[in-house]
Amino acid sequence: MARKPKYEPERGDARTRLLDAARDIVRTQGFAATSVDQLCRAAGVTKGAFFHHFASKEALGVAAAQFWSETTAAFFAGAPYHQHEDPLDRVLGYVDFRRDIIAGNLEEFTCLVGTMTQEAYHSHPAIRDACAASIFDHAATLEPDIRAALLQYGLAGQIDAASIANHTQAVLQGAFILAKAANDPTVAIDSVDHLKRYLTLLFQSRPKGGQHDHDPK
Amino acid sequence: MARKPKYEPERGDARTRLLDAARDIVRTQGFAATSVDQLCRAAGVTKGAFFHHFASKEALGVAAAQFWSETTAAFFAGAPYHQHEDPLDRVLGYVDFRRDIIAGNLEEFTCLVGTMTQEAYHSHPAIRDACAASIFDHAATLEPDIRAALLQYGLAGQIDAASIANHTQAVLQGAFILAKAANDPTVAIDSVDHLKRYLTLLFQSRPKGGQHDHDPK
DNA sequence: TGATACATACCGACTGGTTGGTATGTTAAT
DNA sequence: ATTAACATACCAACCAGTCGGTATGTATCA
Repeated sequence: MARKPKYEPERGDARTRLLDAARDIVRTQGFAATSVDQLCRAAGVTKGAFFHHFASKEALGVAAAQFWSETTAAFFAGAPYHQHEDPLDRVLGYVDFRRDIIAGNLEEFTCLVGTMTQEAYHSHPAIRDACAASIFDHAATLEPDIRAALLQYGLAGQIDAASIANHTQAVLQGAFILAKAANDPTVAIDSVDHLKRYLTLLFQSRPKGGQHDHDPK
Repeated sequence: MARKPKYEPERGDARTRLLDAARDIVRTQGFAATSVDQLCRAAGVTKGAFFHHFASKEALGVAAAQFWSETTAAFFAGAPYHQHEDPLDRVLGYVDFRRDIIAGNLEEFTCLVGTMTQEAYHSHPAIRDACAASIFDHAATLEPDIRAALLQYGLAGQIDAASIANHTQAVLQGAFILAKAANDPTVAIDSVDHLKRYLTLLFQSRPKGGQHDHDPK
């Protein structure tokens, strides 16, 4: 006679379920407006489970930012823009990719850590730092391609690759804010278009194959 | 015999004091994390005064966004960049001006309505709309100069002035987020520099004095 | 093999404090 | 005398966090 297990959802996934719920709810309501009870309800677990996995609500915020870092890193690592041979094509391909995923509901394509940063930067330094790591580590993944393109176009001495990488994230974060304010993704797409035009103009302004140390073949 | 007045702060300014407090506190903590009691304490008034002037906390959020619109509109109206004769100089002067006021503490130069938008866009449509009006009305003040510059450089048919105006706001909002995450205004300044370079490149790409209908003199 | 010991995962009632909001009283200007 | 502009007292709902307890997995040793 088969014994019915008491825990319907597989035991051991309460933490992940809470982090999934946090991603969805915090993106629509914000961190402060999201209660622990609400997260537990959405995750189908109890408060006991919550505080078993997270020492405090703030600790969940930190974990949610780290969870976001991990999942988005995997998502972008598998994106197609890496396959271009030319570095500039990879950079522009990234911008195109970001443009293409701006679709559907606001809470589906906007950024969790961008939202949390605004609420936590002063009151919850631990969350802020986790959000900063998520943003700037992602920006850092763009740096090699940007640096290679700058070198190829003879701009390496004048423009900082890291600064451009950060700027792409600033444009995206700002685009999300405008989209939320207007309640319309279109304005965000427009800004990403401007970002692409900036990069295009920037690399157009110098002839291709400028001074570069490494000569291919 | 002089009677000591019971109301030390001049009677009649409780509303303004609450809006000042909201501007300062919401910018550092966010809207949801700011309680009515905290606002009353900071403003030196009681809850009775609060709910006399505002029907709800949400109503205060709307009023704070409108208050922000009014004060910033006056601030930018008096800024020096309007005095340039050339439209493009006025546009670039605006960007320089925005760059120059990024200094000091984060809560002093970042944007109230950008912060509130993220928290309110889904849960408080009234606040979201007030924030949207603040952002896009400010962007609209840049449109005439941008439009004139586009016309002067023969770009009027290809690029939308309103879209560029909105993009400047997106860059600024995103720059603020990065500055908060990094806890350092420098990254924001870097992004504004990229914005200026974008506009410079954009208007460099076409010869000055392109087709324009209105002939001076 | 199975009993003991312990760790991990989770439950749900409970608590002290805080929340937004209300009801009513008081002051002062018109 | 009326009304706007406050203050005071209060409330029900909700908040993050605690706690005693249960179910399940695992390591150890006889």
